[in-house]
Amino acid sequence: MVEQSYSPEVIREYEKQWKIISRGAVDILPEGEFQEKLKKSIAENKPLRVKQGFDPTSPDIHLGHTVGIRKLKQFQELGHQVVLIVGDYTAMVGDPSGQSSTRPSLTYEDIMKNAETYQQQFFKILDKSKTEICFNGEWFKKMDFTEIMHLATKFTVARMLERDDFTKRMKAGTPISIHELFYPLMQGYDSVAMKADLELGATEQTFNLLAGRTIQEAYGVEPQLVLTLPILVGLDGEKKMSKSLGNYIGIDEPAREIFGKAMSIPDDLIYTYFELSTEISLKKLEELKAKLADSSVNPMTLKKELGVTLVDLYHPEGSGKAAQDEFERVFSEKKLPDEIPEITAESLVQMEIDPKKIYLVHLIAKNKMAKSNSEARKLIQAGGVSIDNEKITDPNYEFALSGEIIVKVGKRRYLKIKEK
RNA sequence: GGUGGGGUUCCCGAGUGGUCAAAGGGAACAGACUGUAAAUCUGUCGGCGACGCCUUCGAAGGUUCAAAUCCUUCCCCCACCA
Repeated sequence: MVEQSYSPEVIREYEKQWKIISRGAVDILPEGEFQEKLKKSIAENKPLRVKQGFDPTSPDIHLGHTVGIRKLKQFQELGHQVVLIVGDYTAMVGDPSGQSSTRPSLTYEDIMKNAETYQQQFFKILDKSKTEICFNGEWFKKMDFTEIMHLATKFTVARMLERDDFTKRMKAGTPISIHELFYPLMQGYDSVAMKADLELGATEQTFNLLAGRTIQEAYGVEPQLVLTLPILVGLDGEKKMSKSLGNYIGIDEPAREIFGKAMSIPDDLIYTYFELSTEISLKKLEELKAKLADSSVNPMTLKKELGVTLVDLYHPEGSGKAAQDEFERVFSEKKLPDEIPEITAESLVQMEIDPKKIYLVHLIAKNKMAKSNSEARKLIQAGGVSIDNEKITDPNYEFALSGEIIVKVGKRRYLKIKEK
């Protein structure tokens, strides 16, 4: 590639953009090409088309997804064109990336339902008016078999099997379905259809992203650049954040959930979460790093800051502080939360519970504070249940309702019962 | 297509006629400790108003007083060979 010379303004703007774009990025491939393209885009005032695809395989967007979405937002703020692909068709195939077994397939109906909520949630972060969004079913729906076979000629089995996840699965003897081999081809074809200049993805996506380049070239389109981002580790501090593992923070969750979950992460994730899932400045990140390193500040304090920051990103101003207050009241001071689900004697009757003779096991199970009567019984025996702060350990406990009582199950399930 | 090995409770994985609701580990949940962190220790971990009863070991049948374990058929997976 011929190095062009650019005006100082362009160079300055480029440097500014580069700093923002490369924050948190793992790889930018090929780097030289990227820098050149970015400069050119600035000089010619032609925004880059930045693409990322999301398969609506679960109903919620969580912090893990936001790592990419935030990066997209940065591009958007720098004036580039963000292109979102909702992978309705790719979702049916199931991305084999990072998988140790074939994903269960979802019905198209489920997928579309998820896609709906995805779209809403995307725009909690991105500017809708500046975002191009499309479903890849738009083009895949129309493909006939010859076209699909034609697409399949563009890639070899050997290259496909090079990838780590497949190699591992081959070795482990877990099955790989033919359709899974199509996933990278489909994702690559999305890039052809969208004429993407750049595609974002998590590091586990590297293969798919690079496959996109191959496919684009095969279709006579200029190959895209690739920017990879770290995989966000989940609340357990070990596995990647995912809905199915239950170690996630959903961006649609109530403030107190977001805050509480943030508080439950292991300490060494604090920095990562700030870096990848918030908007705090690079300078603040540096300060944070220093504080964590010299242990001058209790990590708990920083974690609370994280909680507040996260809540404020997805809820109205001030919600973060409120969530923190609530948290401190309930957990640090062991007082009652300010919102407790409430039922009355009347609703007890509807549940077929006699208010004059409440069988605690039923009360707990019927109010979904435990999965079954057995579980309720076990919780009681384990000392996890209290009424008005008094621990109840008799699994056959019965009582008559008088006035107002508060039942607590485990650490965080509360129920208030009133006579009327 | 042939041969051999498998499918066990959320996951991994023991169990080859009764002592099996099924070892062990992991996950999860609860308790203690704490910062709802980590680590650790303890308990629970199919359902049921419950020292008993009911349902579960790929599916359906069968043998037996008794089956996760034996037989038959079917479904699925893996390895090697072709």
